Parts: sequence; structure tokens; C-alpha cells
Amino acid sequence: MATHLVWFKNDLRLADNPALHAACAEGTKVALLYILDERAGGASRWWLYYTLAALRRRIEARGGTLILRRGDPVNIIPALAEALGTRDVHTARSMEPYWRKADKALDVILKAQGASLRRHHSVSLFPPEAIRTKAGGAYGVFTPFAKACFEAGVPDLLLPAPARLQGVETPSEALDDWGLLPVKPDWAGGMRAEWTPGEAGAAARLRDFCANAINAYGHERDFPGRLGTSKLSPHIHFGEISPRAVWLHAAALPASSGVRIFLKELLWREFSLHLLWQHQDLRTRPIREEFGAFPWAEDEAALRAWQRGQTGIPIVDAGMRELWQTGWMHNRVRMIAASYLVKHLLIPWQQGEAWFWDCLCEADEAANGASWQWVAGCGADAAPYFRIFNPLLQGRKFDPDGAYVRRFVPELARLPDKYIHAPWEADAVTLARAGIHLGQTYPAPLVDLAAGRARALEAYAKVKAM
DNA sequence: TGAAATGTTGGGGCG
DNA sequence: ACGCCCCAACATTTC
Repeated sequence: MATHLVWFKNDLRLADNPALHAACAEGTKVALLYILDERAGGASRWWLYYTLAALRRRIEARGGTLILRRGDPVNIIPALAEALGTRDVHTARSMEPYWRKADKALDVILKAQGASLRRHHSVSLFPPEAIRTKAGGAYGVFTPFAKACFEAGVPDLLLPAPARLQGVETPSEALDDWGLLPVKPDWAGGMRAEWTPGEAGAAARLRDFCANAINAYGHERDFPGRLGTSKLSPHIHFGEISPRAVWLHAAALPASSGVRIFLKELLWREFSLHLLWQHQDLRTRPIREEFGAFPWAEDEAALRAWQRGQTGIPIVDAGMRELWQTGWMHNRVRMIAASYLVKHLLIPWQQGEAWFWDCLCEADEAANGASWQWVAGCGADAAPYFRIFNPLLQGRKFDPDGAYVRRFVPELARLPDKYIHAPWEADAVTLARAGIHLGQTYPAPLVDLAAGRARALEAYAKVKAM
């Protein structure tokens, strides 16, 4: 009568879950444990509540139970294993340093009590050591990394969800006691309208995307006012669907440029994990060390205006408000808004990263850290310092009819298309007709775009010279 | 997964 | 008919 313990991390699913699969294959009983990840930001906590509730329902439907605990895994797991008489603790192998450290400590402690921590590969497409250069090193540039991944090939293997779970009687904390949901104010309305956390929601999103949008993905994904992206990121982050399942699903479709580009986007996530494995302080420390001396500006007021979507640049403000309201932001707009913060405002990328961490449902150490470094120009394979997005041109190019801006910045909605991305260019009559009073109903630009660009080039030239 | 400045070309208006 | 200029369109380079 062996009981196996499964410790869920960001692999909150029953299907294609190697840790769970191994436990069910070898044990007669399985204890299923989730320990609250206290690092989660506000939006992630909201998501976590619903994905845990969904996971628990699926587990209970199969006769099992989900044990919820708070505290340090290094204390909780050995104690629980001992209480249950468990010798096998299964978990996902994570690239995040927080869990790597916990795993390392647990390995020692569990061994000492005659048990073992068995880590299963499941959060990325490839194990962290699998993709190497010919010289045996890690990749620092995306394109050859992606090429190596395509050549390695994703194994055509999906593990079924266990049909039946024989649980154990163990006390669990109550999910509702964790305070994961906002109460006053309840800011989650826009999120409830947009998302269905959990395995079923993830599968539906993937099905829908593959059926309707993936072939046109190559170009449609750039237009934030259209439904051109998969919106799978939070589902993938929490492991409600395995990256392998997403890959195999897409790769099995008739070949098209859209499919190929979507697979490459999955590899950007993979590349971020690859970077996190090499650079454990990816979220805070620039990979390119000369950026430690970058002349950033300290500007609380500008940071706050950016966070609230009050910079006076419509496409930036629309993106920041989409983030605030829905816990997600379209990728094209992420690049624009992030570039604006780091280059036009010269605010440290870490401050943008921290805001995204709190606001994104999918806040992911690897993807968020790597992407902010990419924008700031201090990361691996980063955007060169002179690549400064002009948010006005970007807005006009990728939101030509202003649909996106009008949705998230309603006070500009009545402006004609010509001015929707540049209200400061509109004459007084046009503004009055649209019900806009610049500086009152909508802010004037925080910084002049040309001046901000010039200032950024000057600042970046200092780093370049080092 | 840029933008702006600068350079080049070629069509058409015009004397 | 021809050269000249203008400038849009495209290409290259610079930031």
C-alpha cells in the first residue's frame, strides 16, 4: 500500500503531467499537494484562486482530494511525507530559482528520512540542459536557439490524465481563507469577463485558436484591436496545459506560415526559460553588466502616470489600461509600452517589470524578466539601443482605425481616426467636438516624443561607449 | 519584433 | 524635343 506524494507547482493539470502520471502508475494512493506561492502578484493570485478551484473539482471528480498548505515547502513536504509514510515525492522540475533552491534542500532532507524527491521534466519543451551549442554552452541568441529546438524535435508523447485517483485523508487549508480574491475594491470584473482559468478553459482556448486564428497568426497577431493571438499565456504559465500539448497540437495542423510563427513564439518562452536557467537573477540584474551604470531617471510621477495609463500617448495608455483591467496586454502593445517607459521616460526596466509582475495574470519570472531585458537592451539577443519605438507611428500602423484605443481609452473615442493616436495634434474645434479638454479629460503628452527619443539616444550612447 | 536621416531613382510638369 | 526641377517612392545608412 504505497502512498506517493505529488507536489504541484506551476503544472496545475491532470493531463500530460509526468509527476502525477508516475505517482499514479507506481502508487496505490496519491496525496496531491499544492503549497501557496507567496510570490504571486495581485492578478496572479486572482488566477490562482480559480485554477486551484478548477483543479480541485477535477481531482474530486476522480475520487481524490487536493491538499492546500501555506508555508515553506522545505518544512511542509518532509513532515507530510513522514505523516503519510510516503517514500516517493514527485514534482515538476522548475527553472525558477525559488523552486530550484527548495528542490535542492528537499532532496537532502528527504534522503535523510529514507525518501526521495523525484523531479519530472514538464514545464518546458526541453529539459534545461538539452539545447546546447556545438561547443556545449548555452545559447545567447534566439535564432540559433530556435533552430536547435526545431532540429531536436518535440517528442510526440502526451500522458493521459489518470482516470481515478485514490486519495488520502489529510487536513487541508481552505482556499477561501487564502485571501486570493480582491474584495474592496473588487477590481477583477474585467478579468472575470475575459478568462476561464483551469484545464478546460485552456483546452478551449487552444481549440478555438487552432480552428480560427492560427493560419492568419503571422500578421493578425500584430493588431491589438483584433483577435489574432492565442491568449494562452496565463494557461501555459500555470501549467493548465503542457507546452508540449500546445506544440503538438499546432504542429499537427496543416503546415502554414501562421503555424510556424506560432511555434516560434512558443520557443521565445522556451528561450526565456533557457536564460533563467543560466541567469537566476534575471528579473533584477541586467545580463549585460555595463547596464549597471546606466543613467536611469528616478521619476515617481511619470512611473505612476505610466502605470495608470495617463501618459498622454493613446496607444501606451490603452495598453496599460488593458493590463489593469484584464490582467493581460497584447504583445505588440507590451513592446510599445515597455519601450516608452524605458526609453522615452528613462525609468529603470525593473520598475516596469515589477508592475507587470503585479498586474499580469500570467506573471512569469522567465518571460517577464527576459522580455523586459530585451526591451531595455541589456538582455540576451536584446533590441539594440537605437531601436526606439515611436508610439505614434506604431499606433497608426497597428491600430489604424483606433479600435483598440477607443475600447480602452473611451474618453478619446469620439476623435476622428486622423487624431485618435495624436490628440495633441488636433485643433481646438475637433477636440471640443470630441468632448476632449487636453490636460483635463485626457493628459497632454508626458514628454515630447522627439525630445524623449533624443534624450534616450544620448543616455544609451553613454553605455555603448563603455 | 524601428525610426529618422540621407541617398537614389524615375516619372511628369514645365519652360 | 529636351533639360531641368520637383518630389514621391524606394533604398541605404545612421542613430
